[in-house]
Amino acid sequence: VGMAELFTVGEFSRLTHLPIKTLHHYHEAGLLEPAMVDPSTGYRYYAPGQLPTAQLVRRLREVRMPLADVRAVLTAPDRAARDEGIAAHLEQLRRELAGTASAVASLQALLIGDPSPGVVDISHRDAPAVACVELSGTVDRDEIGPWCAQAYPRLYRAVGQLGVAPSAPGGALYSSGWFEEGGGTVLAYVPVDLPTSSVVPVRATAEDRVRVGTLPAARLAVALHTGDFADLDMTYAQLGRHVLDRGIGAAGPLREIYLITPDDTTDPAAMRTEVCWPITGD
Amino acid sequence: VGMAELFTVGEFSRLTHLPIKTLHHYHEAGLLEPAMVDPSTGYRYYAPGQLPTAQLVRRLREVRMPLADVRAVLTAPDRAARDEGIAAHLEQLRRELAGTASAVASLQALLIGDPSPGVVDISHRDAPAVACVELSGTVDRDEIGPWCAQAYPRLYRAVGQLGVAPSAPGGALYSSGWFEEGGGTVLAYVPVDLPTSSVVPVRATAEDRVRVGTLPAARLAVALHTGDFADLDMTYAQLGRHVLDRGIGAAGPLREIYLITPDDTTDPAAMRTEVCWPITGD
DNA sequence: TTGCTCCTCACGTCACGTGAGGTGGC
DNA sequence: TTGCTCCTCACGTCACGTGAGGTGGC
Repeated sequence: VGMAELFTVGEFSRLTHLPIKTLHHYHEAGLLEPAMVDPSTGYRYYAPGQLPTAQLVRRLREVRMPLADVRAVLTAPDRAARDEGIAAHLEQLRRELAGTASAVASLQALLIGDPSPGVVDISHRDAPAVACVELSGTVDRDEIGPWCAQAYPRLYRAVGQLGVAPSAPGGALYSSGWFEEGGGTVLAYVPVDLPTSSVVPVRATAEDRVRVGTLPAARLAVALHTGDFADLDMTYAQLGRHVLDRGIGAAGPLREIYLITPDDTTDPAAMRTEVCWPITGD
Repeated sequence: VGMAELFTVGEFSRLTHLPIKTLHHYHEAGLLEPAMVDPSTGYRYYAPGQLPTAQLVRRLREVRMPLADVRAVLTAPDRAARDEGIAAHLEQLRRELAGTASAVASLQALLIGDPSPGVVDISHRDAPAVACVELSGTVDRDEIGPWCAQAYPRLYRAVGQLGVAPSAPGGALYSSGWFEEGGGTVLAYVPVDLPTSSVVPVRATAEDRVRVGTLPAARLAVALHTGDFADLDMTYAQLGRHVLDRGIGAAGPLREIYLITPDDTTDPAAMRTEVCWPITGD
């Protein structure tokens, strides 16, 4: 079992195109441990059989998979589990790239100066309490897209199972503090036509379970946002200024109502979202 | 000048969708400083006029522009300079996404198990010293693509100006240590037909200047790589094993020769690169 | 002896995020 | 007085990168 069978870090680095410092890091992180470490010198030696693993790690890192996930892939019990972990990450990457694409579009619109950045009409209205199916979760800012993508299908399926029809477009409540802290609790809901008497009592704050509940009444300042979600901040800025200038802001969650979503159209410009800011009772 | 004109961090956060902690960070980094800071409480207050700036910053960060570059955009002397900074970043982003796309393809090929990962033919040959135009630089691993993209056009232009023709395909020398340290000095070259006597003496190691020089002779083990650059490590692994197994490795830079490049074909599978490992004189 | 490759620490970087402990106005 | 929003500091995170100081075999 001569040294000819093993590679030094420098050799392994040239063979895999992974920098030595990165190999050190992967060793320390338990991701890619040398086949042998000389106990007296501390020299790392890698086996030829580790080359495919190193190549896989390099490719997974190139698509920005976190080290913890890479480790999970490497220690997957079987090939199916491994491929599933990779597929899940590629799906997330796909969404990330879609997000980048719309951010680029948004940036270019901001620069080219979308003729007039569109002054938004703002109206006030009283939203009554309404029965709904709802789903709440603790969600980070950058995971809100995927979270909604799984939440609304579940909600609409639940509506179907209740044997009723949605009574209005779906929406979501963003806990006050959601934007300030870059995430927090979100409540996605779909209003349904149920007499209030038949409403099942709200089961505490069970996360990740669809439940029947009552959307609280609120007085709201409402702006209609036209276009991609990436530009929602433009509408929030106008709506928020309107409310703050008049000193009519009230406590409570911000609310969005999804009138025309990516499920309804492939053209971002056709999307419509109502943005609602809680205000005092006038 | 009442408070009605200014926003607290919390308000500004909701208006811009930038988390408070991020606003703190941008303040500290001098990127987006509050219009006013209450000297007694330390409270930050933002002016309505800062909303467009904040929106721009948010969009630039969404496309992963480094904070230093964002700062440069914000302090650009005029609109042209600003737009140029943004355009440069978008171009870099485009290349990054292209890289990700080819990394995904490479990963999938690795998994689906590209029937046989192609055993590569390896030959030995003596490469004689040859006159060339050359350009050296200190380049990081992840900047090698863009660096080459500007290097070779300059080299071929220089060849034209010398009134000669390239005598062989262009290539590059990667200083020993380049892969081990994740970057270092690279020398891109294009061989030319000049009698050795007419060769202008090499002007030291002037970086970033095209110069006439002599490519050193070397004995090389050579493997022909077929396909995308993203898969070069597969060929390096086979070539390196061949050399290390036989104990014939010699000191000196690794060499790549670009036979068919993205400039010659749009099909990655048609690309051809010779990978050369220095070996002893047999 | 000189170079070369390897080693270990400790600290730096980038862009924030977390959390403790405390203040100030309604 | 209770909540709420705001503050500062110090430290954590992620995936390495930098650099000092030192070892070991040809």
